[in-house]
Amino acid sequence: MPKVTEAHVEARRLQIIGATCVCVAQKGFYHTTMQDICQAAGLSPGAIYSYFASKEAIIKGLAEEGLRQNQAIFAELKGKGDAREALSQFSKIVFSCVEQAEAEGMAAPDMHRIKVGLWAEAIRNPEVFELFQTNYRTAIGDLEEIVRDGQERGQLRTEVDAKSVAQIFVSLLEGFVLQKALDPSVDSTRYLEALDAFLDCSWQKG
Amino acid sequence: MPKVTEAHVEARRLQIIGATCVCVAQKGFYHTTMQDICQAAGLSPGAIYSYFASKEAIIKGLAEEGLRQNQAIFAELKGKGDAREALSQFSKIVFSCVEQAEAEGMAAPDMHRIKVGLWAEAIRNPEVFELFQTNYRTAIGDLEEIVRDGQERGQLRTEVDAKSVAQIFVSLLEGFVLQKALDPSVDSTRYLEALDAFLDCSWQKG
DNA sequence: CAATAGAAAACGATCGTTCGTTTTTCTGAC
DNA sequence: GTCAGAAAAACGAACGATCGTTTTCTATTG
Repeated sequence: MPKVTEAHVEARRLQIIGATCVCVAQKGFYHTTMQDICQAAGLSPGAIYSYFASKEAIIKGLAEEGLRQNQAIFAELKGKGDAREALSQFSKIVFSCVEQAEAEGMAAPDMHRIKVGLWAEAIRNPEVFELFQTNYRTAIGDLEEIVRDGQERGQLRTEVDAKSVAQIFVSLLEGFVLQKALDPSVDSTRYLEALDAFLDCSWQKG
Repeated sequence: MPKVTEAHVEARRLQIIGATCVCVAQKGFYHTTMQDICQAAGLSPGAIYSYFASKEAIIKGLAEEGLRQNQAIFAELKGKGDAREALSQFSKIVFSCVEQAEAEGMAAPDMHRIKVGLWAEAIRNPEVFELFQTNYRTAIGDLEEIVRDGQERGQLRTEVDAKSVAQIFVSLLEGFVLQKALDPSVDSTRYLEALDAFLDCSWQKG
């Protein structure tokens, strides 16, 4: 088996990360053992350790993968020219993200539970912490830019400064994730519709 | 040392929980060992195990203590007769909660980090999960009641139903906690001022 | 003296990780 | 086309460390 393609390595890494996701959603990082991951991935410990240096490296890889998807969402949001349009579509993007996860065979609540677990991991693991910190800062920076544009063009209210609006934005997104994780009976569609209407009330000028 | 008062037992329990808070804020639940807790509390393993049956029992006790404080906040909020007043004071209550924690010698960011850790713990530990679930539901129920009153009295907009507004409320609160935990450089005062102004725009009728 | 809180050493279990072995796959000579 | 042979990937038993917990012993109080 000499010469393995780089694509194969990446596929294996994603396979391991995917298996870890399944375990973590059920048991959290603490209680998922390497054996759990091995079993879920259908690989032996030795195999896994040739793709990741340690359990923490897998967690970091999982975080990176999640943040990559997150950045893609914000890039899409930034692409919109019209600020008002971009912001009002915020909730729809969140929703499509959930749908996408479901389409990939991962239950949506699972995604939320994993995300909450990653937040907690970021608290202790400096590498994951930095990952999240830079991710948040760029995300808020992107949103801030959109909001400022909208304010300067007279599309959005100016009572609240752009950066704070961006932070509130993020709160509304992550708050939903948390609520859905801690209470799966929360109605996603209803929440997001309400969020949309709420944002209309808050931002549209006049 | 026979016959210890019940107050003494409760004091010891709080001492252990307090020590656990210090450790958990730094290392998360996973990586704080019983030895860490012993050292922080100045107690031996045997002593701790005569107040808590297990490490998980300590975590559950910590969660209960945190939620108790949370419920006190919402009770205070519910006490306000005027809905508009109650809601506009929302941010101030959050802020006073942070100040109170600092007054008790606990750094405010620590409180946020612990809370994030508890969210993750709730994902896996059924007892903690139920604790959070019932807490969230009653909190949202309380808020919903306040909002509905305000809407019926014509004080608040009716574009969004009361329950959804309550959920959005909670998102704004917990979203702040998360952002502060993942990025301590976030300006609490500025965020909460902005939140106040934002809520004014969103809810006040007319 | 009796009783119990607390200390401290030690235990069993388990976890992440390693490493020697086996299996698989590609290469190249015939 | 076939078949050794090499090289890498995967396996899986085993290891060392560590953690939560227990148990035994000590000190102190009424």
